[in-house]
Amino acid sequence: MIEALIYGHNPQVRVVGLHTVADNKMRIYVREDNTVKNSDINFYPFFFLQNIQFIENFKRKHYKKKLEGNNFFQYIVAFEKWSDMWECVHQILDLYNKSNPTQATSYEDLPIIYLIPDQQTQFLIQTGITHYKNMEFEELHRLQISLDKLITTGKKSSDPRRESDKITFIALSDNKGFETILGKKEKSEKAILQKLIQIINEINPDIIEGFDLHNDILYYILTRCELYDINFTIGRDESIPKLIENPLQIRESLQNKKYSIAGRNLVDVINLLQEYDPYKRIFYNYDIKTIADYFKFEFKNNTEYPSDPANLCLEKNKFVNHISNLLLPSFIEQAKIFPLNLGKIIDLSPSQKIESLFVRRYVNQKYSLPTPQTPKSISGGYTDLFYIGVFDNVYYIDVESMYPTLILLHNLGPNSDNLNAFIDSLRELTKIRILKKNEFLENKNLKHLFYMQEDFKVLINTYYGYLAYYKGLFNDYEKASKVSEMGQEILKKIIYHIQFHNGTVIEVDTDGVFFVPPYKMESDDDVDKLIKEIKSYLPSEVNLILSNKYKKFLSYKKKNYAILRYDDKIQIKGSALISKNLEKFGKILIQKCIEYILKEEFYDLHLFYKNLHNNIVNHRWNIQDFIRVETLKDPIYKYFNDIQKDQRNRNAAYELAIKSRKEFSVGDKIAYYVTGTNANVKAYDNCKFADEWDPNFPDENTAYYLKRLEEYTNKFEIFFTKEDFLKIFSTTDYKKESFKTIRLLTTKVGKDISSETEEKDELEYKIWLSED
DNA sequence: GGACTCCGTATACC
DNA sequence: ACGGGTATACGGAGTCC
Repeated sequence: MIEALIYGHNPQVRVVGLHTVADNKMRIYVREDNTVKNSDINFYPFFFLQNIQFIENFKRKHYKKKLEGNNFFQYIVAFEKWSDMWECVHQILDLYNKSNPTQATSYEDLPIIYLIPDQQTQFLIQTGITHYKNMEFEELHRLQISLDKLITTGKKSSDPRRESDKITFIALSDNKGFETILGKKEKSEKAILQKLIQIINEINPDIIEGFDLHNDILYYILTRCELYDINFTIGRDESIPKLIENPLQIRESLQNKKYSIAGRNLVDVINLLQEYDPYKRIFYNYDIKTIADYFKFEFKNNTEYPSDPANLCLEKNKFVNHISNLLLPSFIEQAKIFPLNLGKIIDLSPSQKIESLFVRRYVNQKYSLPTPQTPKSISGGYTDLFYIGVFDNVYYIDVESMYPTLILLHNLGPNSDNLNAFIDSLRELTKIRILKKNEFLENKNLKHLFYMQEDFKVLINTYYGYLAYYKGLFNDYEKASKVSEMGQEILKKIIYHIQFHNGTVIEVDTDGVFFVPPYKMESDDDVDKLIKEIKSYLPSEVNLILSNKYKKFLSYKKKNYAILRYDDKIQIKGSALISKNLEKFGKILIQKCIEYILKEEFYDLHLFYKNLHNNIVNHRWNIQDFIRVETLKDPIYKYFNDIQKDQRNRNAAYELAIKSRKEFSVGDKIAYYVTGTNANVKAYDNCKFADEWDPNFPDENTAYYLKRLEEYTNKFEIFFTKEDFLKIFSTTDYKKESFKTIRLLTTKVGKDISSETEEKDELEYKIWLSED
């Protein structure tokens, strides 16, 4: 039962691919060592329906089933053919529009229907089949592909639509040691492409991998194939890749193409990296070198031909394989669970993934499905700041997976979930996560297990967000509020107990506390005892742990702080301190301020400031130091309309885009700087594109940038006495010795919880600290 | 011309 | 084209004195 909830109710193992063969048939490919066999399985396209009257007059063959329970969608309707299903939808649409003032234009507007628009997902939900069951990652046959292309002289990049551009080499490799470079023997681009088709079919991979696979590699190959009238038949049914009509738009870039290949799955390493959430900043531009460094991959130059493009191409494949070995196993593991193909496992949000589990169970149990509650805002986590300043010997303790723990502890699943899919699956996914985490802890060389348990952690944490997800079928705002309220109570209890023991709580956020232990309790052992003491007042399921200990902690504002670790590395958190929109000079200035303050090197800070100030005044800097880069989030016409209707302020990036009369679209980045002479100019009226700046005739607004400089340094005013602050951030020369007396200030900003809380009877404290 | 508030947008934390 | 709330920063517009 639980097994079926998590892994699906179908015993079929080792499925490595799917495609439809007819309106009601799905072909599945099953790998047995080196061979792949296929078989066809019927399926019946379906949707959920609220009221059966809507299909009373539908003529084509269909099956309807009254479902158990009292949830909103009372019926499931199934069809022989995909096309019949859509015909029925259109009939319902017409009927609905006749009796309803608000006109629906597609099934998505029909509140009385719940329909999954994707055949493979429907098939997997209905049959209970999932991919890759009983398979190890290594058993999958994965092919990597990279291109080397010719660029017409004078052009920025290669364009497959330009006839003078072309593919020069294609590197192919797989996870079983195969390696080849097409274009060495092949004399023409056409020959390369033909050979490519032949090899892919011979290898018959389950997965094709590449860096920028969809928008670059496949798009390029397909465009060139068109030129030569070649059919790029690499599907398992000898079909060509299909462009998916409505690919999920992934964050920043909106013109994403997405292909599918019959019977195989495609893995674009860029998508794997996008999913890799916490470190997104590092891969901001998906610069391949940055990523390689981060994942410790070294591009090897062929010693004979250091910059041989063919060899570089092969190296790129190795890079793809390297990233894939680290990040893909997590998604393969998830594909064993969720009724979704690999592409969807990678692209869909965690909320949509966990919902697919619930829906599968409800379909399987023939149980009525709820509809989302009307959106309502709920309370969130508790955040507070008690001190501003710099502190030594700071500990961070936090509750591991607090929200999921509370959900399980108090059974806070959705009210509508009569089959208990929410709680049951959360419990099981938690078990899987712990299992993977322990496996990793046993052998830390198995890095892929680290990423895997991180991804499962994200899935588990999603359960809370899902309760308040406005599109979640099983959302339950009341339960979501309950969870966060209980979380607040737990955090406040922790704070209370630290303060009660005269510890200094500096700042808290949701489930974690930064604090300085009480005087004379500063050893790790003592802190462990303190944690144990606090734990005795919390439910035993709530796992409060000592996460970290820091040499120094700079507290600035809520959610904004910096830490100095014991290895002397600095980490900065919070948009007020590290926002990526700042000019480069500002970013570096803030970093230096934090570094020098944490290390108490005030004279060096003074020198740094003086030097920077000087450089600005004398234009001794580069355009890169002071440009701002903004991404156009809205189409120009929308911006323009909003301005006309007074619904939005003017913005320099958009104004420049309009003034230039060039084509700009959503996702484009605009780099600009501010001109003029007055520090208070309106940026949108006084700006130029970055490439208009001429170092020989610098026309940036020095007064404006000096004002910016002042704004940045003012952030640090609160850490010093007035005199000290003015001395450090001045252009006057001072003697080094005079900085030795400077002391950092701390400011108390929040009231202790213990002083606010009235004495509670339960709070009787035993003295646990030994006398010595 | 400040000081102040309000608003929309952007970014970050957990 | 979509998990949530809590938070800060910034630019600009409007208001008051």
